[in-house]
Amino acid sequence: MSAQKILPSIPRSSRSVHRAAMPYEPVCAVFRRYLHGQKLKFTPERAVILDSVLRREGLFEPEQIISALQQSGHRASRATLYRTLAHLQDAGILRQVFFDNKQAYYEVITAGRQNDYLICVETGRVVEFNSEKLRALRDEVCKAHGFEPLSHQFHIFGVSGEAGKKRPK
Amino acid sequence: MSAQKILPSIPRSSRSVHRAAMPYEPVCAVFRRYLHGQKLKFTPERAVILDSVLRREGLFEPEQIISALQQSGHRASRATLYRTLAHLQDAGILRQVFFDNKQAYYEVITAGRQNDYLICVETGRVVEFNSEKLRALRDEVCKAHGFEPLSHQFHIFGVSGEAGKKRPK
DNA sequence: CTGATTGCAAACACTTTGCAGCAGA
DNA sequence: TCTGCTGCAAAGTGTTTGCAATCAG
Repeated sequence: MSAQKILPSIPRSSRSVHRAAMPYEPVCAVFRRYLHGQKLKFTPERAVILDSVLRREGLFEPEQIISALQQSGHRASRATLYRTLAHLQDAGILRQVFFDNKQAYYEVITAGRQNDYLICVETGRVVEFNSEKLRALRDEVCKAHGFEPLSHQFHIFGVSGEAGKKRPK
Repeated sequence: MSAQKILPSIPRSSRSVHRAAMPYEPVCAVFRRYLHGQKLKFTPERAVILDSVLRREGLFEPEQIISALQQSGHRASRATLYRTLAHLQDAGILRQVFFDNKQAYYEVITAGRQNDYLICVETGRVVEFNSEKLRALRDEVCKAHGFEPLSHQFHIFGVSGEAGKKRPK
């Protein structure tokens, strides 16, 4: 609704500071405050979507939210879901982690979490990790190029040990 | 055509070894050899698309190839372009760098190039960089998790110096 | 009250696919 | 000759948008 699209894959949240204001505030309150600040309304649909989003572990797809809502008897249209996901990004609650050529993948922003992933191309297993060195390296590279870092994505594609052993060649 | 889709954003080329066989062989010959090995044909359309692809600098979008072909008087349908891009990936000549929710972005694989990017969220400027430290860090992380690294993506989002100065706040 | 929100369906944009005719090897 | 290839147009898919009715504040 507000953050302009400049380049692909840029998380809206990289430019948001709503969460930063009160890190330990319940997420729902953060959202209400964000909405209020934007003169938007806290509707039942938005509440239900936020609730469902917060129940996800790690990466999720929009479709997962839709089916979760259906199962719990709640309903919200796809249109509302997408509109709400955009607001949640602007509010600094969600980020888009990446896209494939079909859809977007999201995750809830958690303090201290970096979206650094090890992805096994054999099994599809995803391991999330944190690296202080990586952050340092990122800042170093930015400094060298006169950039102020906001966020990053680091995805390593490889073969996990178990999958490697099973590998044909 | 061959590489199966396991997880989003995984470059087909991460599993390809066609390029590795003869690193200094002209790319066109690599492609011909790949096609021959797969019992596929080297057609004028594929030749023209490969040529156009090799003229790109850095990232490009499929549509850029289409318009480049039109301008040079050559023609190839979108369908053929997409089919050829897939073959070029399987041949280890191209990789998909990333997607936004609309389209894919590609780049020619160059020896020694890492797809590490600094992306300015204000101006859209993209700076490509290489970091030996990053590769070392990658390998270290993989080792710690029992992974064998194949490739990676590292995208830093930030504000470039010039844009930063112009920033409203 | 009044402007924001919702659901629906249509619109979108990129990509894929079925098919009939064409053409490398 | 015999597969594989091409272009076209239609189909696909996730996401966005226009609109009239509805609702939160």
